[in-house]
Amino acid sequence: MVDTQDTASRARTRQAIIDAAIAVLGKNLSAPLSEVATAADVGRTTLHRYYPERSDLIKAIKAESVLRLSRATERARLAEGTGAEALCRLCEEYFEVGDVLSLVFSESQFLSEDDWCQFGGAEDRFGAAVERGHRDGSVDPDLPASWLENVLWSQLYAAWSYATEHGVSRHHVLRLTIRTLAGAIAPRP
Amino acid sequence: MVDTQDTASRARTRQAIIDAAIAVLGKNLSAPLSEVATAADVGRTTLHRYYPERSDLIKAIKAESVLRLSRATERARLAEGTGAEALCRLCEEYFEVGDVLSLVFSESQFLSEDDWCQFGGAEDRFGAAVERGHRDGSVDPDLPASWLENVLWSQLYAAWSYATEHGVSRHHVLRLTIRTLAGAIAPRP
DNA sequence: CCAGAGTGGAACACGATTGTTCCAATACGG
DNA sequence: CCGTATTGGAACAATCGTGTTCCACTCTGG
Repeated sequence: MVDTQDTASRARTRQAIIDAAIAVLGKNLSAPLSEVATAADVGRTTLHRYYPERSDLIKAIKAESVLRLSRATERARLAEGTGAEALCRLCEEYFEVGDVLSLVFSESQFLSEDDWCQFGGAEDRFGAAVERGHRDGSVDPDLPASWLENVLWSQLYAAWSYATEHGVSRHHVLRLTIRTLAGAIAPRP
Repeated sequence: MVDTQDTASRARTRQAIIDAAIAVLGKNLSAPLSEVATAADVGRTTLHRYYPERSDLIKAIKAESVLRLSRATERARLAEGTGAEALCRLCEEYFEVGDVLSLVFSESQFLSEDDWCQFGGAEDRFGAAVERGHRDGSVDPDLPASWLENVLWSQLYAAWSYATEHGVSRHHVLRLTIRTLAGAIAPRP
């Protein structure tokens, strides 16, 4: 991207802004830019120097979010193992992207249809894993892929906020999440 | 409340404003008041006549939300049947409050700790139902009440947005939700 | 040491939202 | 039918977030 022309110093500042923006705007997408600047520990002037308009900043954190989610999807190796195992791995990996979860899930306005498509067929691979799960008996055939996608996201978001609000160990919360998800998708006995 | 002094006409207008506010602010808590007025089919002037400041309107929909949730909790009869049955009933009843779900869940700033407490021990009865479920074997003992509360809310919110966005029958979505929840809370085989 | 990169603060104009006032039009009850 | 209750619109000031400009300060590398 444009980062190519950034010196080391500018790259660090840019990253600090992006991280702060994901954290602050994840909690409230209409938070004033001054809050983002404060969180990033930079002046409002500097923020405007890197991202002239609010929409530029939004575009940037959108790109960053998609990037992190893509990498997480990659790491989950959705094509391996049973369908249920693949979904649990995906859950584990997505849990690691942290603040991005709030951004993508709670602000439903954030990622448009187009953004999701551009986020490169993760949806397809997800659907394929669910299909496989339906066939190999590890995923309840009554639950369609679109529903499970919904469940997974809400579960993740709930887990993340539970961890941050209750101040519980993330590792512990992740175990609870996997346990809950596994039970939710398993076929009826 | 103040409604005591309202004529029939004023009561109707007041209710229209509250309903519109829950719908509009549920999607975006920082939406301009003009949007609320439009949705309520009322002039902005009228809105200000009923609720002079934004904070007054917020307070009102907060009270209304707590009221609807309390009634729903009542209807769920948490003390009857197995723990799991009680939780599923609660899920069904909460699903009916609709737009309030977005308001309470997605805007985490909305209900403060104090508001929750004032919402009268629903938390306690919920905890009791979970406890009972742990003992009668209908709820996995590894899942604490606070976690299940989290799961229930996120599941409900996901279900509600799924229904409104995908344009699916609410009844169908509710069945999926109950099915998913039941699986999630059941003890491991 | 010095030039330039990088930064932060102050000040400004602009637009949007808020909250207020006043007045005319309409609906409703007695 | 008349008078009051209720409403909507227009116009206004005040506030807040945004985006811009300008200037002074602090680093850092040559």
